[in-house]
Amino acid sequence: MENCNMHGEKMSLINELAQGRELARQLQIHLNVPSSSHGTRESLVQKIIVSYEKALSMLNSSSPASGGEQQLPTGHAAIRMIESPPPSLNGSPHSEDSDREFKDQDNKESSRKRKTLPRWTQQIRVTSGIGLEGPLDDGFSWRKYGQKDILGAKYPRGYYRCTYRNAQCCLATKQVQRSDEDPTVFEITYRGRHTCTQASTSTTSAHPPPPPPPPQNSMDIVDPQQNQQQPQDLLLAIPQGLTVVTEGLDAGDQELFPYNPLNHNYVGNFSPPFMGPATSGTQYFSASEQGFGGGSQGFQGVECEISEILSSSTSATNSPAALGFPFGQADQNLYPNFSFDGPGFFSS
DNA sequence: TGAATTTGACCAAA
DNA sequence: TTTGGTCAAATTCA
Repeated sequence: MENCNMHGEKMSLINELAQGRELARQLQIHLNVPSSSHGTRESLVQKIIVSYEKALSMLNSSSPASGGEQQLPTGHAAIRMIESPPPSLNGSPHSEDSDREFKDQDNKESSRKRKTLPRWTQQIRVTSGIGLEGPLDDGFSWRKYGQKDILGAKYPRGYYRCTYRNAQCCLATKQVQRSDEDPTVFEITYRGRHTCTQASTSTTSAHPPPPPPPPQNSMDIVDPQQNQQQPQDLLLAIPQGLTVVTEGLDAGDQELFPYNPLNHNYVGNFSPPFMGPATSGTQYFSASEQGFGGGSQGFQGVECEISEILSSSTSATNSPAALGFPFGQADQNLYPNFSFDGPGFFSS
């Protein structure tokens, strides 16, 4: 857990700074777009300020004379995270998330706090009835820790976290919810990034640690083979030949971070959501087995190094594009979290 | 018998 | 006050 803590501090700070940079870039983009509203620009400026203030306060509180705890490395155990700024400040969800998360760890007692980690959502449509036998494996081991009825939703939402959460301090979690409108569509929201090694190793040597999937992309996996199966079954049966449709995700986030340069760096050609008009974004990727397995090593390497940062920083912003995910190229890594694991989710 | 899931309760955010 | 997210005891599964 120490790792987590130290990680947390560092990450928080990095996240804030990264976010600030990101916001500045966004602002830059907006400045070049005549159509961009004043309000939007102003909002960005505000966010930038808030972001930097947070970063500064982190530095002040952790590095000071106190001597010791550097927010950075090494660890010590729990250094208390700085309190997150008042929510009112708009804080970017994103940074708050990370902070919170780590804070939770520090004060484990407060683990029940609602987290808002970086997250990205994928919508998956399962139309086929493929092998029900095996749940689609995204390369990670997930453990269901809860299920809840969501207001306004017909179906309950399932909560999963990495099996290695404790063992490796992997904070990745995901939520799976079936669409009310279209039962064949499942919305999977991932949070945090996998930091565990076992997961990737165990499942597939080929699956490297996953970078957070492209945030804001929603995907539909459609099995060519049609099918009338029950959604639940479908879930379990997500096929190997998949067609993934990505669409813009969180509207809110998108607005703010329609485009995330960071991602670009890693993913060369993922098309950012903002490229298209609002709806534009739907993209179809072919995700066959191979697809997932592929591998962009280069990307992966980089990814590994920054993944953490990205996960938190981008996620918060959710700039999904960011990690772009090269689905097409198929990199499991890139798209690791793609699974429902689960028998548990709908089964009961 | 150990691991995973279920489910009601708790708690913090909104 | 409501709602979403997490915990943890009980239960089920392998």
